[in-house]
Amino acid sequence: MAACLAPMGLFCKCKGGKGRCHDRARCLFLVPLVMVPESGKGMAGVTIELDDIGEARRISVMVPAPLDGPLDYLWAGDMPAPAPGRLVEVPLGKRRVIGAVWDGGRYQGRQVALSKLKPAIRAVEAAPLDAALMKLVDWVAAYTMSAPGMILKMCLSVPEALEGVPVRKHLFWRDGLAVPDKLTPARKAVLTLMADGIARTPGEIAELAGVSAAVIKGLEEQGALMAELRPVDQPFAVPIPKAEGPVLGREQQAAADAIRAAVAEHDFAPFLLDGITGSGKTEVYFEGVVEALKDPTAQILVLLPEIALTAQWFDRFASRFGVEPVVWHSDIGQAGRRRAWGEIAAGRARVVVGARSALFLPFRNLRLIVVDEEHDPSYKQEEGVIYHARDMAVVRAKFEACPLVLASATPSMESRVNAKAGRYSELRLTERHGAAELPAMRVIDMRHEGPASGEWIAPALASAIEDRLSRGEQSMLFLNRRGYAPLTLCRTCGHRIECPACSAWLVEHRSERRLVCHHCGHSMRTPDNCPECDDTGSLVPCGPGVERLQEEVTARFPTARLAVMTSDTLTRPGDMARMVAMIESGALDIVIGTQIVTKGYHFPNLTCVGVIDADLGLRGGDLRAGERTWQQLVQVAGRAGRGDKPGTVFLQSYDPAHPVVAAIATGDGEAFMEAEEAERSRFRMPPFGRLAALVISGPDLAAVVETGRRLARAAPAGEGIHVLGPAPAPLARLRGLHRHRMLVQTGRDTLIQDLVAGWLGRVKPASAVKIRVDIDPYSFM
DNA sequence: AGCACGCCGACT
DNA sequence: GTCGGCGTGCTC
Repeated sequence: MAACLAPMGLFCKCKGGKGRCHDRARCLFLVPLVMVPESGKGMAGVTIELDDIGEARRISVMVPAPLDGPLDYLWAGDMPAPAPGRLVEVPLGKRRVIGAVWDGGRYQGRQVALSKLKPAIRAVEAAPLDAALMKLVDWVAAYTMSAPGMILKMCLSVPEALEGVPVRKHLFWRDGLAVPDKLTPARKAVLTLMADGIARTPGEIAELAGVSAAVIKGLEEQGALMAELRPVDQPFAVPIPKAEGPVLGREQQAAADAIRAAVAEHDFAPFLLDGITGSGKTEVYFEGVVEALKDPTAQILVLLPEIALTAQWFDRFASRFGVEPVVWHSDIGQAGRRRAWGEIAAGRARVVVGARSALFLPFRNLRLIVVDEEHDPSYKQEEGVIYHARDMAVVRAKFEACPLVLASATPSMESRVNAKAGRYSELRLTERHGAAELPAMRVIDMRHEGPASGEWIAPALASAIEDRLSRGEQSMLFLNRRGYAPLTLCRTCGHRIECPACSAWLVEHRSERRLVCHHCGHSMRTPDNCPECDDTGSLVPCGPGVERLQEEVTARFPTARLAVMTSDTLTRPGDMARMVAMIESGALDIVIGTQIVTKGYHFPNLTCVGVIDADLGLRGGDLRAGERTWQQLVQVAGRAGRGDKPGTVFLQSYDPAHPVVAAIATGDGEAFMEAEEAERSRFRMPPFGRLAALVISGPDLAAVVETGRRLARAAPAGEGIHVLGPAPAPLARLRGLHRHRMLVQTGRDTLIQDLVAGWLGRVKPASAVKIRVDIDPYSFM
């Protein structure tokens, strides 16, 4: 890499080399010198000092709390002071926490006198964090303007894993052990069972032999069974690539070769794997995994959006590598987390596939990172620490000196611009796999060929579904709206039923007879009378949700076998897999789904896709609305015609001339993104400029507005700096908090973090008002 | 983030 | 008179 690198495609102009980069906060070229903007708290400094007061030594410890930097503790006694990265337990206020020994840095600038330090409690057995991960923590904290302790917390998300290796007593029998003096029937049953020599826990023995715990205890005490402590967590099976990989097409082979070569190089090398849906991107990056696995200690991380972590993906992995990958996501359970974390930290877990939080796992020897569906907006974490996992993955790959593959059928603008500028190597796949052809596109102009009022399926789409039913093929209807109707309106007084805590309509969920807020979860029984005017029978549902669509499909096609797939209908683990299996086996004719169905599935007999409201994502002022809608529509369209039968995609639109809809219809995504890029460039929007949002929130509207005024008065000014707002956020009230937003836009060469830090330093928020910073925000006002 | 302290309303 | 609400401040 000859240029310096920053996330979001924001590269500074320095070429690295001997010159000092002016963009110290982001320039990864100066890796060892990564500095926190402004005050220079960073990696410099000495961690452990021998002091003249006895044997006590000072150590800096980063604790999982929102503090600016590490705190100092005493390390007393004979044990050598723990090295940076080592996990230690320390007192923090009234509690005890586990933190990591850190390199230097002073919390709030000054050093606390040695005599005032509290002693650390102990070193924790678990594997230490390595230098690359510590650098990542500092870097992400500086970039996102959040406390490094909170980033560290994401790395240490498994308290159970930090308490050393959990063990459990196992008992076994072998030749030569004592024979019990009284061979009762119960004892005989146990010894018969245990004659195979397999070690079992006392509980298992009791269960299998049908005896009580007392019998087993007795045998152990007599020396008839041997006890042994075994780790609770067993290592994961090692993936072994099949000798014969899949047959790759010419383009696939070239892409795979490039990735393999980079993996063998052991250096940072970012790739954009840009392949149309069905072109076999997964097989291509699997070849990179195969290459990396040649090193018996190498680890590989594959990031997927949460909803793309599917049985279908695991099956593909298993058929290439013989075993399931190690999985990491929000609900793998406590035991699963402990086992995965421990095995990853020990360097034994080889291939890990996970959602965005997997980025902060303590790998020992990371040799390849893949970010699949890199355009997916769910990589942006919007709560707590606000970060974009794709961008931070680029940073981690740089620190780990390993290749990175960003894969997508619809690359994000950031990655596209980076590839164009040569900062990423672009690998393109333009051919669909096997016999599959791209589906035909048909736009239905809802203004002229729409359905009757109260219906949502246009005649042209309805007859296409009818046709598929008669041919025994499948149809899918896509509507990204859960529930029955997004709005309930009183015909008498015009009242719209809103959430009491958010500025949002309550969505009717008819099957539950409730109105639900999709933002905070508030719900109420669907009232019979209008809550405002108390008129009876005057409430009417407005607009469609998937439940209402289901009603219409049932009425039109009463014999069709129908299923609705949303996060409401697929709640238990395995529900999704069962549903996918039903579609694959042909047990369903029509599937209605939200975005949950758009990810990566492959249904050969699905030949008709209907997008009920193609313009849905375009409403509301969002910088990336066009790009995102385009991506989503391409993904949905990609579900059709993946077998040898051609598919057709119907787009119902009220605005067929809209560039997004037109781009999908003509298949000219390139022209659309080109126009979008020109637009962003013209207005200096990311990735051609930098953007930060301030979210001002509090329970009292007047205090929020007042804080906004203060911010506006103290706003930074200068060449190329634009400040917008304050203005009510898109959801002006959320969970009872009023929210206003401000936006700063700067050129690419401005240190926007420093600018914002200085700005916040000049403003004191009103009582109970919080100001949160969102660097690289997704929603535009 | 937790956790305690502190200052104003309704209770055994 | 206390119990307890959550606003504010601190953590080596």
